[in-house]
Amino acid sequence: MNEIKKYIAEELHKVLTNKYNFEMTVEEIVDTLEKPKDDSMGDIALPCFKFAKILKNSPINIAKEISESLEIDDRISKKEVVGGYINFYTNSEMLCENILENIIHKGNKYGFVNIGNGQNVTIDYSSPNIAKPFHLGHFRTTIIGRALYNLHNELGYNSIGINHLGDWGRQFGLLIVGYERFKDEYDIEKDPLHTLTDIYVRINKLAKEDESIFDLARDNFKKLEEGDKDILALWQYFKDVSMKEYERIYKILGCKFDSYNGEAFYNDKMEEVVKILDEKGVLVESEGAKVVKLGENEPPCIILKSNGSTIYATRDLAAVLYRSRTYNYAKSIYVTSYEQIHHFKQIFEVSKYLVDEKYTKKLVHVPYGMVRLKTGKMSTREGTVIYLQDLIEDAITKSKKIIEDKGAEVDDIDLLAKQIGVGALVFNDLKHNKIKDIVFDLDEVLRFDGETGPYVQYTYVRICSLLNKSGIDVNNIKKINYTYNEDEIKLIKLLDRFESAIYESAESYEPSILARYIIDVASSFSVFYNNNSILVEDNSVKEARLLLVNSTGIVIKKGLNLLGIETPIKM
RNA sequence: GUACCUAUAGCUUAGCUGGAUAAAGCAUUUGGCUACGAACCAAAAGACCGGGGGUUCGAAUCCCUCUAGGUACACCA
Repeated sequence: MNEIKKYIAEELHKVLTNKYNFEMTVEEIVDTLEKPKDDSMGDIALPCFKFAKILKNSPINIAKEISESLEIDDRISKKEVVGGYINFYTNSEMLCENILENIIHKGNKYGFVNIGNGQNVTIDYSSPNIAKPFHLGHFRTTIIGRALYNLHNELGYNSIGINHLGDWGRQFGLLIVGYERFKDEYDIEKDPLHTLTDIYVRINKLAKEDESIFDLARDNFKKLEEGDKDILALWQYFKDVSMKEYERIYKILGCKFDSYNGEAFYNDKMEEVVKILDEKGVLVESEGAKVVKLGENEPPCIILKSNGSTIYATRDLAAVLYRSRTYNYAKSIYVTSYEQIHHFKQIFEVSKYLVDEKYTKKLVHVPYGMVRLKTGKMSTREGTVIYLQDLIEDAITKSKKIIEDKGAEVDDIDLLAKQIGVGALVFNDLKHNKIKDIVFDLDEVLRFDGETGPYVQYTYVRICSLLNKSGIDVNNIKKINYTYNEDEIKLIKLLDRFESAIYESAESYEPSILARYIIDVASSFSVFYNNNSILVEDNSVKEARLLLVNSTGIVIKKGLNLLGIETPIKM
């Protein structure tokens, strides 16, 4: 479609230049061309309103004049002036054939566009704080981050997933105090993360009454920083049991990371940051702390606290420095909730003193909305936190029940229940604009009808079933003469937009664009499927339609996989 | 107090680089399985696009302002 658009723009360019002496580049005309609201109004439209003022004529007359002077070949079957628009109807027979041939030819490579040339893109996502269980809040960064990871690979970049673990900070000092005091009262191995959280909450409460506990905690963290063997071993233990739990969840979700370098990793790399900032003369003292001043009325970015120790901003700056050197990134993406917008604004600002402009320009913060409950914010203290493992279990249980009710015959019902249940959760999260807050509603999340993950998976299953029952190897179908009908043309044109859906989704860091596109494809396929029989038709019709079915399958499978959703072939 | 984000049908949302009649899903009412999988499809009904100004031939979309909700703003991460 893009080629045709360009062709029309070129022809329009000739008319505009020769007839009106109107200065407008071909690219500008391409941008002006739009898609009509309704398919019945053609495929490409030129609104003529903006010419009206300059040419001192009515848009309708201009549209007529341009249209009459325009000479176009048989790639366009019809052109029509409606209101102030010229509507172009593409020769759908030619177009459809080209689109389907392209998809079948590329197979599961369809959708790949090499923009990145193998350059590295780092994506910092998930990044839980160890010794705490995964809850709903971590789900979004994990799912959005993973989608961006896949999308950038699809654009020819080399994605590097970084799990910037929250494995450092004075809370570990406090946790160690609690652990040593209470460990005998718990069976930690049974459920390490919840137990450690309990211990942490308990010691925290106690510390508020007894100042000396904070002193012990500070002491522990100091020892940790200095590499005290016993303390370090405890910290490592917390980290190990945490990682074991996280890996279990990541495995269910299908997430992988290329690096787990978290905050602790930067422990010995912050000195250099301080040194560079100091040498550049931007590190100044303020209220006892060492800070970098930003704007006039902006609060400064704290680099060293008044007691001389580092802070999370220091670690994030060390990470920018490290990543620019290690990965020479073309983009460096951070996926966190919008609570951290201000923080990253500061980090990006200060990093100008640390790394070359080509790196600071490519720092991207991707903020997303928060998950809240109907009753308000999640709170550990009030016991209103929803843990991811519970939610996943609910989703799997429910999908298993539905599978059983429907009497599906599948080999591994547990695997299928996982694919569908988790797919529903992930899709539900990704189909909305990421910036909006989500009010968590278990019934809504576990809905399987309408615009949901299971709906799209179900569409894919029907496609597989058709291809399977046809007994024809689709790859052996030769070119066929067939005139596609309305349902088919609509679907084919939609399939043609796959690459641009991927591109827009990645470039705007908005997986929902791809998610909504996949819904459109599935919905359009369902209409076609309901209105047209396939397997009982004569060979030529059957083969033509199977080509379309197969192409749709390629797009849906690839699309869902990019979002991190599995595609079962039976359900 | 300052800055940023959000507001579209009963509910959940899409559309936001301005363009033709504001588009879906859920819920409601109705129709379609002796056709390839009904987790589907079709139809009906449902919207002063938060309020008010402005810019424009044209505004859900851009600007101003007000309202409501959220978030952040110095040693937590």
